[in-house]
Amino acid sequence: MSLQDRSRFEPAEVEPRITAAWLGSGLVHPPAEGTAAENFSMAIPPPNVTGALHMGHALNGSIQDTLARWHRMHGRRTRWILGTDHAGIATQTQVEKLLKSEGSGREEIGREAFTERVWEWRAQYGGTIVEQFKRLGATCDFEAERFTLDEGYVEAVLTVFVRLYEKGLIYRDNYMVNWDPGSRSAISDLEVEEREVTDTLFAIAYPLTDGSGEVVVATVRPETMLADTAVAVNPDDERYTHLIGKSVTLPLVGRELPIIADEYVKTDFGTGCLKITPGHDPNDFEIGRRHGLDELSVIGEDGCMLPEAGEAYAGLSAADAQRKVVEDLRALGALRAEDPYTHTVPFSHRSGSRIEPLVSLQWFMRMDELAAPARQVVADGRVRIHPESQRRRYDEWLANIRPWCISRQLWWGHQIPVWYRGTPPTQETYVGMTAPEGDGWTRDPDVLDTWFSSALWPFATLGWPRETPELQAFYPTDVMSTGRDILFLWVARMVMMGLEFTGEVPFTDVYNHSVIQAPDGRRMSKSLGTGIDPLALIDGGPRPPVFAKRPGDDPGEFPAYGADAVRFGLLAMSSTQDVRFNEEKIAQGRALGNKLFNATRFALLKVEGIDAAVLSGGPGAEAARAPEDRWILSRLQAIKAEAAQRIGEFDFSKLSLALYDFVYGELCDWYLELIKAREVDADLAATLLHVLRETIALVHPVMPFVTEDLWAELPGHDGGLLAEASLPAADAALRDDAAEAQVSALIEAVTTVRSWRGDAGVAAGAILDARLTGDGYGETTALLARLARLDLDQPADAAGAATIVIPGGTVEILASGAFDPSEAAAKTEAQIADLQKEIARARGKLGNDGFVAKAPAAVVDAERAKLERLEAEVATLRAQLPEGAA
RNA sequence: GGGCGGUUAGCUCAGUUGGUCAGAGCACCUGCCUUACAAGCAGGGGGUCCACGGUUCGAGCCCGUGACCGCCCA
Repeated sequence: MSLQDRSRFEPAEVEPRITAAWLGSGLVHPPAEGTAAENFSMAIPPPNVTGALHMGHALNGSIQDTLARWHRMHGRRTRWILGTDHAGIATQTQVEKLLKSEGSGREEIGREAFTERVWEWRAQYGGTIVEQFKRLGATCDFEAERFTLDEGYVEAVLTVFVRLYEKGLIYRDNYMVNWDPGSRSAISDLEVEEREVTDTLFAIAYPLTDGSGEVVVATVRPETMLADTAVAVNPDDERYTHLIGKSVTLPLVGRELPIIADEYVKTDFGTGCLKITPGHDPNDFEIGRRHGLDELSVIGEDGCMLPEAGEAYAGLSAADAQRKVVEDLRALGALRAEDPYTHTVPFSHRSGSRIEPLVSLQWFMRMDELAAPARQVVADGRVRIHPESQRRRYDEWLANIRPWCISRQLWWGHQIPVWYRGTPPTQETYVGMTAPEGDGWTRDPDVLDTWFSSALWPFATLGWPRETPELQAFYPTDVMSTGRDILFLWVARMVMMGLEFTGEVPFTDVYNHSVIQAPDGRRMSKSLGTGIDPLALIDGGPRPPVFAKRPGDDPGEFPAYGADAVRFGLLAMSSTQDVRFNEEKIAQGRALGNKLFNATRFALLKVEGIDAAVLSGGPGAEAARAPEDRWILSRLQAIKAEAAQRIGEFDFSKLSLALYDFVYGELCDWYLELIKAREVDADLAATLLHVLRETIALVHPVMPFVTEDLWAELPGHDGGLLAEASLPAADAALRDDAAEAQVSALIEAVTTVRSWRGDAGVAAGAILDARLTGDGYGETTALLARLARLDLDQPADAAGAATIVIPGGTVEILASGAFDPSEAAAKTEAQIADLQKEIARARGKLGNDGFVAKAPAAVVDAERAKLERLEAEVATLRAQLPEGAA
């Protein structure tokens, strides 16, 4: 349909066609040529293969695509590396659920069949999010999608494991891990969520072995006492110093426990005596290692008590064991108090189960050696973190880094490349890329933490460890854009691995984008009902309940805003680290798209009949430019420069709002209105089309669909895609301060007269007889007359009835029935009152000796000039009022 | 407990190095189908810039203390 047959931009009609054009053009998959320094590349934080597009993806996708398109349009070969993450636990959980619904389970079908099923599941559902990115207009490299378990990637992961093992950084050890009884696996610290829980704090008396008394310890987990191996007090706690080195007898068990001193113990918590259970508490574990204590285990991986807990408790769940221990202690008379106690407790982010800290045999990776260079590259600026305030978080995390437990008791993932033969005392271990020769070898059943493989993302996706052309052309990448929550989880580990294995930083800029909260300020989450589906914004759909004005009200439906509007809105919203979702910003984006659409319609109507070659040859001849032409060309350079600056600063909010302000506040509200009555010659037409073309190109990275659609309608269009076009940088030669001043004054004059008309009761369409006095309006008088609806062609001696002060002069309105003199006088009086206030303020300042003496001379002079101007203005306004007024 | 961000108009947010910075969008009121756009145009009302104290000739902005909201870490 032709542009002129439509009066609004309809995204749903246009988006599929344009998406197909982009993806069919090959622009997302540039050849692997040139150097990484010349090219622009960026790896997507690989979305979870089980995932669906949420607000965070939509925002980050908008950011990355804006960057990709911007750099592509500025002549850089641009590759936005796409792929998904195999997401060990999340995916395995999905498939286990599926099996359960079929009355089966992973144990029943065995590892091989299970893995098979996960691959099938992935083939069926794993592409969802990638397809959804297309809806956003994202120009990721859909032609070279990667997966963290595909063949080349496995090679990279195994290579890294083997090399780190050989270097001694990867080792196997008994260590305290976050055991998730729900998924029956160790999970990382970062997959643990702290929740506030009210438990009971039990006070238990432990008698001193020598019979000289007792100590009372406080605990929320009395059942773990069965694994106690010490009691600790603070060395500075005078109440207990005399006990250090003595021992207590553990009730119910009878074991003798030493009383030790450790700084960790807080003197003001509970009784100041702490029972130490190295096998079941992470802090106690650390204390235990410091003091060489035994690490006893009484709770197993299934969350039930082990035989080591004693006959009375073995086999009970931890909760049942707790009840029985408390009962038995009470019977013994050892229970001194039970009080409700609210504290934070770790839960698995994966399964929701309460974490059971356990000591278990796991694979670990020593991080301190890798952390030091990763800190260094940020410290010396080789990797820049935006906003800079996040640098400290990064550094502190790395400074306090601890060994990373990299093994997971799962079936879905990179199986650890370690084989064993024989039994422990004489067990042989083989570590290598492939199974060892000989019989009797068994492979370690565990898989690697998913983040182990994701940490290699920026280079493993480009073919590492092979020296591929892709690696040559696109590594190191330029930008990593992520949410703050994975600055450690991911970004820091990528930096470490990148430096270790490629010798280079994996990217030069890390951008931490905003977190968009629900409209009520809570976190956006599916389970809270506060999540917003980006596709519901694009296509229209029910609003989540959180949008209801009052609970229970019908929140209605989102209109189909289209992808451009969603992109614009999300970018515009994301100003600080946490922002509330703001539907108005999406609507603002839709309005902007529609505005551009109609501005283009208008421009094309104006230039009808002008030769296409003229219209695509840049602005009209300099000599033929009217002030408003020089003004808009100058303003266009300003917005181009600002956009480049904002991109460089990663300030996408200011970028998008600045584009809005230019299109609305300068191009459409003023330039198009200013030229409306002009006869269109070749020069004007060329200038108009030039400005329009560059504006469309400038907005393209943020709003690709509408701009691509309009681009194809511009005269002289050669059939090429805007996405592949180039946008020249701002041209300083087109900046024109004089024209800017001239047109600013005109705009202010028009606005002032319009405001006066409103207050003086002038009918909207009425043309007022008026006389213009003032400097600088020579070329713009006719424009002022037209836009302010004045007839300025009046005899010089006609009597003025009202005076409007405009920059550099006045507009005198002649007497007529078109305005109400009393309303006009009231307006004038109100103006005078306002001016008097400002005059008083200026006089106050200038009357202050301190100000005159200490403020810079320029500021004082400006204040004097302002005062003079205000006084002159008041005098002018007063002159028109009846005697005695104001 | 530590770190970070926030508190400015009814709502969501801008306000660079302290001096025409009190702004925008939406909402609201008034008037307009003015030869692109009613998802539009023109105009208008509306704010003790969280509180207190300090620095300064001058503070929304700098410093201190406190309150509240959110996120992260322990």
